[in-house]
Amino acid sequence: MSRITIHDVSKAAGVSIKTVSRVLNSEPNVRSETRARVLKLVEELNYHPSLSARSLAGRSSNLIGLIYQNPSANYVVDLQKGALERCHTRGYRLLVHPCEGTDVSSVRDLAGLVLESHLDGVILAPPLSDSTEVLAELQKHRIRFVRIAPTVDLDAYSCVFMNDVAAAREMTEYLIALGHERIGFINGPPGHPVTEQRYLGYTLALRSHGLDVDPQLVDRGEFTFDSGLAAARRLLSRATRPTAVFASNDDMAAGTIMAAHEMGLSIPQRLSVAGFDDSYVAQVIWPRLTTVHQPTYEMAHQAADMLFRSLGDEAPPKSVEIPYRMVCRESTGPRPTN
Amino acid sequence: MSRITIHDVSKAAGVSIKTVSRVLNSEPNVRSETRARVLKLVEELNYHPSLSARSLAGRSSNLIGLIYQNPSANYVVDLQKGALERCHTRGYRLLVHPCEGTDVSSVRDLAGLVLESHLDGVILAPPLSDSTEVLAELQKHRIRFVRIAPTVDLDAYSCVFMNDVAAAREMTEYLIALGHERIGFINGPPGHPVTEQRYLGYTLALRSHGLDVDPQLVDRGEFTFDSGLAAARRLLSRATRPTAVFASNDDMAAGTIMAAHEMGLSIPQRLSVAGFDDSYVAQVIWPRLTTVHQPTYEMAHQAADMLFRSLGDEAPPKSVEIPYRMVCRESTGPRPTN
DNA sequence: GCCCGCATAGACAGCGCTGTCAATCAAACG
DNA sequence: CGTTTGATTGACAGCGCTGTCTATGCGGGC
Repeated sequence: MSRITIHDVSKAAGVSIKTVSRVLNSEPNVRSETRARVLKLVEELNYHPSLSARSLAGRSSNLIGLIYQNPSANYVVDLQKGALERCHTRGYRLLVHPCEGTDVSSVRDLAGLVLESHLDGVILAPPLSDSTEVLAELQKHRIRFVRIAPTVDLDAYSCVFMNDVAAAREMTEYLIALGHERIGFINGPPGHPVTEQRYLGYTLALRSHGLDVDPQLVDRGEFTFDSGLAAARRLLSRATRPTAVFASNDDMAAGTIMAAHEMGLSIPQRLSVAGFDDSYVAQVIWPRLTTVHQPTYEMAHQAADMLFRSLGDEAPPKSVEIPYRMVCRESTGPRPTN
Repeated sequence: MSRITIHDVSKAAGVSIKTVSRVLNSEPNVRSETRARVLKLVEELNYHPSLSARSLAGRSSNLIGLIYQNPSANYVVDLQKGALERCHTRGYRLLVHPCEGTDVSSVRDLAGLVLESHLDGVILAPPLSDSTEVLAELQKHRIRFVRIAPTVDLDAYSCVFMNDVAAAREMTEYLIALGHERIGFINGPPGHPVTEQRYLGYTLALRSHGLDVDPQLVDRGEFTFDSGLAAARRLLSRATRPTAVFASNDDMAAGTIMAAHEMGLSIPQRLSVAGFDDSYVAQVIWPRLTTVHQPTYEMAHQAADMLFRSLGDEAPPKSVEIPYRMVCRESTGPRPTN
């Protein structure tokens, strides 16, 4: 059973291969009755055009890449789901490419992917969306891309983002409204796009409510559970222990909850904990985590959509903001009255 | 800056394109000095052969597919990591394909992928590795595949697996050794390959220690957190409440821990909980979960390896067993003495 | 009746490689 | 010295499509 090609379809339909090609690509100037006949044969013969041949002969490969460098499985999977869903409806395939970093060999790797696979475009997830090396490499090869949650050169290229500053601020204000005044913060790693933004939101909220930013209440992790656990242990052992901790992502918030359990601090009675992302872990730990829902799926979906639009003739909107959503669960409560 | 092709390299090296092709594909009969010259030019010109052209002209596309249908993000990511790592060293690209199910349209989708993309082979993750529809479709198109954790036709095709029965049995025996006699079990969905196996391990352990399998102590979920939570609520509300619950995956075990928290049952003092998989969630919930480490990464890695070997001339081993590992943490303890 | 314009369709080159087969050359053999 | 052999290399077709150019048919305006 050898492969069915466009020739088989054209012979069966009694037309030239070019006409079959026109039908497949929804090009104009085909009589509707011819079109119907071809489509019928395509169906009957179970014909699937070869992507290799298409990308070799034409301008498009119907392949896009999703480039990420992220330790959080749930984030990556949400990203993939969003992009895949959109790819599916548009007839594209998705090549996933976890990028080690922004060192020379990783960037070369990325270039290799782009060159070998004829990618039509790529979606860049943070923190790669801010990497000048990666951006330069993509531009060198004239590859279209859409960035997710970038923080630099916002206007230069298409991107999808959410307002991390406002979200972090709103969460902090929520904690303040609960009566908390000593609110700890676990920051992300320096250099990561969202790190500064979430911290900024935290400080803005404090200041606008007349509270000082106490360096003793701020620690730092790497957006991982273990680093959050370590940071929380330090934070909660300080003389002036916070009554609430806002961790700048859910994994670190989960670490904070673990630290509190270890120290016998009941949540939320003696310590409130808030996270950021609304990842899977937020819903399965006890108590369930108050957090900010980051619309990862929607962002990837939108990013893919913008990419496809820019691959067509439409000029896509330069940037799209996706709304976040506060999710209040049981890990936060009023300030303990001691 | 247009694309560098094999012609550019051949001109620069003063050889024919065929010789460049030979060098790139490590074919014999090229003088080592010619080979060196070509390789030097490839490097200098930053030449990357077009995968489309290769797959169109040759027998191989250097593309393999990873087909899964799994709700658990961590499982999927581990699978991808394992497969990607191996692909990388072998110069292959990975197309990920989440398959909705085994209905007609999903199978057509899969066939479309295979036909359009010229996949050299695919890796099938459970529960698809047991789907006769999927297997038939792949065979129809003569696609090589390696199955992960199949339970049927083990000898018919290459596969990678772990001993779920032994693992479930060992975990149950561990609970028995802790003194538990009323050990609840949360089963997976019927039809999923591992469901029967883990349940079998559970019953074997009970029987071999003179304990009855009490249907009142067995409930069922869908391998998701919510379904595990629901099952645990039912299980823990029964008149003869178990002193330990063995959930057949970690997500459902996390649900069980949540249910225990809801009911004020302290773990492991009044209830022991064990899971299966050692997924991310097992390490971040409180108390941390006693579970069986499923070597997902290694299985995917091995599966990719076997696939590549079977694409070459080597006859790969029919099936490979990867060892599991018990991971004892704080969610299990001695039977409460009441 | 003639020409133009548009809708429809086909012929054909060629995308960048690999597979096949033929050509060349040096060493080895009788 | 002619001939065979094996190593090395190249010429060329063709994989399955798309892009470009050309051909044909048909209706309308003069």
